[in-house]
Amino acid sequence: MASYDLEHPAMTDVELTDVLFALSDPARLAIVREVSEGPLSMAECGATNPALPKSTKSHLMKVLREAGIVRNEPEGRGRKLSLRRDELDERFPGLLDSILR
Amino acid sequence: MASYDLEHPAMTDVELTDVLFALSDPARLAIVREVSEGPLSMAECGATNPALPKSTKSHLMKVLREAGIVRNEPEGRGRKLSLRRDELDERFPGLLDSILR
DNA sequence: GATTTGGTTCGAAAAGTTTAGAACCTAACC
DNA sequence: GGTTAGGTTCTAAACTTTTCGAACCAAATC
Repeated sequence: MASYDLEHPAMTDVELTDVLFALSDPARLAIVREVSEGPLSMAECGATNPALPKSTKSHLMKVLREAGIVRNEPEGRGRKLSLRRDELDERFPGLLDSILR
Repeated sequence: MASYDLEHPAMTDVELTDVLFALSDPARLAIVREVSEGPLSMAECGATNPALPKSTKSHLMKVLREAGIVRNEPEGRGRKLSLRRDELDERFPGLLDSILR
């Protein structure tokens, strides 16, 4: 897969508890920290854990995407990941800052 | 039970992901919101959900306690619950504020 | 147009969490 | 000292989440 669009929730539908849950896993939190430095492809991200099967990584991403935290869009042969930072900051002021600090 | 001491983790041992996990459940988050208004007994707290069996409530509390979020100490016949607010604020500045807001 | 690369989805097994009844414990009150 | 009120712990069943191989898909490259 590469070019179809995946579902992203509207930020107004994102619940605080879903965000907290998504970030409560160390592997997912690590991914978010990486992505917070700037957009990345799947391949670049998680280089910290190279042995991770791609289906597992894809699933971690899905949880983050469904919680409204990351955007995942087609780019060339692959996919670009980015943090939905501004939207999140507006919906949950200060939350991401205090978590990523 | 009423008077023996339960284990509370040292705040330096509390991991961010544990805190996030504990708060990612709506019932637990509701309890924390209540307790954030001031100390409470088990009986007073969760009055919003009176049908909740006491073993279930006790378990929710245990998760919050083990995550370093609430203190649970004997008081008279019952137990007093309180938020470990200052310690949490020091360890994770701004986190509780942004979640409880 | 065949192959390679980068990635998703499906399905099933393993692991972890939640829920609640029953047994139990202790302080307070009579 | 018996009873009651307030809570914890144990245990087992139900449910959710995690993990990962296999199958699949599409864009890019040859």
